Order: sequence, then C-alpha cells, then structure tokens
Amino acid sequence: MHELFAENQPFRANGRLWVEGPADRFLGIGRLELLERIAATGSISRAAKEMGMSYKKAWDLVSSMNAQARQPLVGTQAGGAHGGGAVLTEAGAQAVAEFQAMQARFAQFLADETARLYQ
Amino acid sequence: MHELFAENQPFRANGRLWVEGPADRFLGIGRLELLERIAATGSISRAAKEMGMSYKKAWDLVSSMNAQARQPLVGTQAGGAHGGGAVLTEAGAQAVAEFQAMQARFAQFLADETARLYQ
DNA sequence: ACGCGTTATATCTTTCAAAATATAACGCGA
DNA sequence: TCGCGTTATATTTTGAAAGATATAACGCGT
Repeated sequence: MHELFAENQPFRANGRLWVEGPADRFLGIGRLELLERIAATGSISRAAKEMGMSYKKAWDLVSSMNAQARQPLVGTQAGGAHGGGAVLTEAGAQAVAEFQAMQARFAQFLADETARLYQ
Repeated sequence: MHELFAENQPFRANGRLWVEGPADRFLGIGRLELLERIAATGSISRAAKEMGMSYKKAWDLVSSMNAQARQPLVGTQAGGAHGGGAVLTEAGAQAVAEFQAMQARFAQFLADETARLYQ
C-alpha cells in the first residue's frame, strides 16, 4: 500500500497530447475527432454540429491544419451538388491513423502511470 | 523520409501531464514548480512572486492540494518570525519527487513520439 | 433564373478564468 | 503596544477565448 495515493485509488494520471508545428498546434484530440467526423459525414458543417461546435470554429481548425500540412488534410468544395462538402484527403487519412496510434500509446502510458501510483 | 511530417522536422509531439483526484486536479507541472519554489523560499508569497503568479492563485493551489491529499503537502504559519511562512511536509517532498519522476518519463515518451513522426 | 446547402469570412457578443485589489488575522520582535 | 511580512479570504476588474450572428460566394439541380 502506498502512503501518498492510497485509500480507494481516487487519484489517476491524466493528460493531453498533441502534435505542434512551428507556430500553431497541428493535431490534437479535438482536431482528430473533427477529421473523423468530416470523413464520416462528408461535411464540415455536419461534423461541427455533431460535436456541438460552431461552424466557424471547425472551419478555423481545418484551415489551420491545411495551412500547416505539406498537403491539405481536408478537401472542400463550395457549391455544387448538395451545396458542396468536404472530404478527407489521403494525407488526412494518414494523419488520422497516425495520431490515433499515438493517442493509443498515450492511453497506455497513462494507465501505466496510474498503476504506478499505487504499486 | 516520412511523407506527412517531413522537411526540417518542424513538427513535434507535446503534451501536458497531471494527476487528478475525484473532483479537482491534484498535481500538474505548475503546481509542481510552485511546491519546488515553496521548498526553496519557505514562503508561498515569495514562490508566487518568482513565478509571476498572484499570491491568491498560489494560495488557492496550495489549498487545493492540501485538501485532497491524505496529509497536507505544505505546512503554513501566519504570523511569527518574519511574518510567517510555509514549508514542504514530508508528504509534500514525496509528492514532488514522484511527480518529477513521472514528468521525466513523460518527457521521454514525447521524445520517442517525436522521433517516430520521422522514422 | 432561382433555390438550396454548403464553404468562406468578418464582426459583434458573451462567458469565464485569470488577475488585480482590498481587508482581516496572525504572532514574533523591537 | 506597535510594526512587519506573512497567511487567509472576499470582491472587483480585466482580458482573452469561445460563441453567436451576419453576409458573401459557390455551383449544381430544378
């Protein structure tokens, strides 16, 4: 039994993980979910609505990611069938997959650190 | 060479790590530094001043930590020689040491993840 | 030509956390 | 007894981020 963090294990390690570029944040858990929902819905506005996020905020995030990546993560079309839409590019799909994996390793790290509090 | 995160390695993994209790945050990088400076200066107010933090904010953090820990991390005295002061308890010193170690492992994790972006 | 739903963008408003300010209490030493 | 620097606490102010609102542009289908 550990002295500092004992009694019903109420403490746990937690954290946030992201990838940052020279100036701005590039990818985090919120941007990841946004990309996932854009892929699922084919629309920035629908993805934003699903997340309870304003369209402006979602668009700003997409703009930030597209500006920083060598190739855009999201392709957009204004106007056209159904008014337009957005799709994940190949680079976007790759970014999603890589950050999902990074996030999974981070979850394991946090679980290990929480266990260590009581070892 | 990696396709997504290439060219002069401008991207890096970064993050924040903390220990949280049932209700509130318990220990993070800011609280750690505050504890370290309290230990060094023997005073909440001096520690706060060194960090460019208001005394109130520092006191709130100390209060939060002391309330959540089984034993207080910081002992305080109002009044007395030099007006009073604050010291790190044994539990406080232990918490500092443990979180420093956790933070070091996290730094290694982040370095590994940054390297992986370009592997 | 017009309507529709979307992207694209600017501006205004709100909210909320951080900071600033103020005041009391404490207890030793001069 | 008074001053000092500290802890302890409440209240007010500020500022930045988030959200809301407004408007334009786009291009396909009817």
